[in-house]
Amino acid sequence: MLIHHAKQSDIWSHELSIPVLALDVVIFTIYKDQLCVLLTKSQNNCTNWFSLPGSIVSKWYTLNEVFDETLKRKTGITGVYKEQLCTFGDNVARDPRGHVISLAYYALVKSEDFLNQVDYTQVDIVPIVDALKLRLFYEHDKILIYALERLKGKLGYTDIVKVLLAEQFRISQMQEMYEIILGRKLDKRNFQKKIFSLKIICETWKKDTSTNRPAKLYQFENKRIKVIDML
Amino acid sequence: MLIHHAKQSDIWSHELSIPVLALDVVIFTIYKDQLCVLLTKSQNNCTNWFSLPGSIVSKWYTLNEVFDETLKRKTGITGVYKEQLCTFGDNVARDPRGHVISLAYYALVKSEDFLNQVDYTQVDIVPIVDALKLRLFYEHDKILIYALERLKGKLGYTDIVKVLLAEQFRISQMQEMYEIILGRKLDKRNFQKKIFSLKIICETWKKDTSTNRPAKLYQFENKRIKVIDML
DNA sequence: ACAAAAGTGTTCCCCTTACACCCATGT
DNA sequence: ACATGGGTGTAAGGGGAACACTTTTGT
Repeated sequence: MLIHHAKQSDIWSHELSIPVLALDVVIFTIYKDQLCVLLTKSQNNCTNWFSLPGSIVSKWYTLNEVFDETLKRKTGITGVYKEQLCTFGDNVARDPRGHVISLAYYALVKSEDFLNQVDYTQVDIVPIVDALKLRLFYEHDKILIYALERLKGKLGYTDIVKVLLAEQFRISQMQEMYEIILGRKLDKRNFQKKIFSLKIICETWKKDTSTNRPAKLYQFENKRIKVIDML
Repeated sequence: MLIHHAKQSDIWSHELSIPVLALDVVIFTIYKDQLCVLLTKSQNNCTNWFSLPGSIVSKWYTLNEVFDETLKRKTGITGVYKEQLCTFGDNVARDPRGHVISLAYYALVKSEDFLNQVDYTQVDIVPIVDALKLRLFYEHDKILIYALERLKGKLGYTDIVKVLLAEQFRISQMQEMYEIILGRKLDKRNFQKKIFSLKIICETWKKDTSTNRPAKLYQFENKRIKVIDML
């Protein structure tokens, strides 16, 4: 854990006149056709309490490094799509150890990339609908709500959905991703018309024969995330 | 200055294992029909160098308190519209004194509320088009560009423009605010049609006789900032 | 009279939405 | 044969963009 780079004693020292900065991550993934988040479990007199994975930002580490380290520690992977959300610092007493300001990120990862590397004694994969009902440590409830809104918004004006799809995919799989994250059904014909008109995906001339009627496989024209009116 | 709440010696100490958090503010205002920002001047071997107004976040102060203090110090006013932008922390060496992470806000203020309270030896009011060409200290160039984009975006889906207008105003004054900030002309008829259809402003039945042909005066239905499709 | 800004409607186009049936394959 | 998901087109409505002339006042 990053916190070891710092001397614990001085981080929480009463002498120290500046607050500690923590970096907390909402790790989103699609698991069993549901939008889920990774939560850290803490045992607290026999009941589970949850919080978001996070690290203290130590001196001379960039935020990207701290993010990578946090994600790696919980999932074993790096190089995922991430976005900074915002900084929560108006509840100075939220952490009993001292004044902590929390910088929130979200990450978007494919569950198949990390599922077998997770230590399930430390981490739970929780459907977002359930996570939103939990009381989380610190102000992590707020962060979760905010992260979900941002993710939904981002789907509408960028092609980030590509980070959740395989290299090649059925158009219906792409639509499913939208439906799962947005939490509502979309019209099949209108969806296809829109996506094709954007010219962001192209046919591969291969077929996916895993369903009954074989389906065309598509791939994105390029890997870079584009800002573009999707919905 | 807030920095005095902290012991300078330990903030910049090499022993200290956490970075310092600074809060920097892009203070936007309309001045002489131009969108401007307030920049702090520093004398550096006979040439002016500029940076954004900012403060170190001291322990046990909320971000709101630090923001208020920073704004008050530069403009003498409080209680303005503000929005958090983002946190810059990937250039660990940007400040020669040590590792500083910068949390950026922007503020939107009426110039007539503070013009006579500014100490012009410390602060300049700079048109945004000029400010964008300046080389600012730290990563403040980036913050400026980002702040402007966010402000423009926000005009399109909220009624924040109300914080820049007088209690009562001509519809053309409202349009001018949009044109100044967006940096482009809008169609008069389409603008009015849109604004009236939103039912966010109402007639006051007063006239502004300061122009040639007297104009109707309007006011906003309420003071709360609304999320609403404006443009 | 002239200058300056206020006030006011219509048309066109595009994008969104709603909606239903046939097709290719596996079992 | 039947079940499953794939594939396809059209019509109606709403919102945005383009566009010019008359009115009211001050000078």
